Amino acid sequence: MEKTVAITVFESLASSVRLDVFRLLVQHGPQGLVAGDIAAALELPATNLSFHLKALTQSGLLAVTQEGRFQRYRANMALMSDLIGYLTDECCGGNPGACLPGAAMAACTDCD
Amino acid sequence: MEKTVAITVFESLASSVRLDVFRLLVQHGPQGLVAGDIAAALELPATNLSFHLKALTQSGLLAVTQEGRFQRYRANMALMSDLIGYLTDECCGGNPGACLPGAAMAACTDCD
DNA sequence: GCAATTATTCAACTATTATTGAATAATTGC
DNA sequence: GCAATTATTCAATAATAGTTGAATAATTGC
Repeated sequence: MEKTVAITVFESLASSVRLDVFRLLVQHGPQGLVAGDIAAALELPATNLSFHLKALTQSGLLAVTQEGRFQRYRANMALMSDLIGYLTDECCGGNPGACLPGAAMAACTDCD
Repeated sequence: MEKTVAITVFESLASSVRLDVFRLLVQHGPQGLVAGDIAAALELPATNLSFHLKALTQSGLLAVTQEGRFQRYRANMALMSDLIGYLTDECCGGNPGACLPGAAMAACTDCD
């Protein structure tokens, strides 16, 4: 992952609203949610949500598809995976074992 | 990790200058670097670097200790580890296998 | 076609963040 | 003690991000 992409993704996650949106969509898996459902779940004005959905989509964290008059948003797990890869590569001294956390370490007999 | 902490860390990483500073300090390991060396390495005005070092320290990503008239900064790998844990927990649907990236997966026979 | 629905864009405003140079505080070596 | 060094804080400014309500675009069902 390029540094500029990583920064854009960090910017996306550095907002309470956007982090809530992304986590909500992760929970809803491949089915995702339409914009109105996100607004209802998070109790956000549609116009404000649109602003944040745009940022999330432009960063690549969300994918959007049109369904009639609805816009369906889904979390892009591959980019999240790339981001974690960037963090372990660039921010753990290239040594995953130095940074991989509890859950991953527990499942990972070769990481210690 | 609390959501508010995660957001603060993302804010810290969402800046080219701060990301450069953090990566530089990761490379220098436990020895870290004093502020002047960071400024020299990244060719930043001292006053601007100070601003970003403060943000990084307040987020917990850096630890600072005084050495005479020098301030020595070190990367906090534990917090980075916690952050990756937060991402795998909150943003991978609680399923590390869905998000753990190449390097980690390769070293990890139980993660597939 | 037309009213209702869904969601975005636009313009205005507010708030926050980043950068710079000058001033300040703390430490060292003479 | 005093000049030199290191690094921060402060004040001013520039730049960016977030929020809101009104207007717009696209789609659906009658």
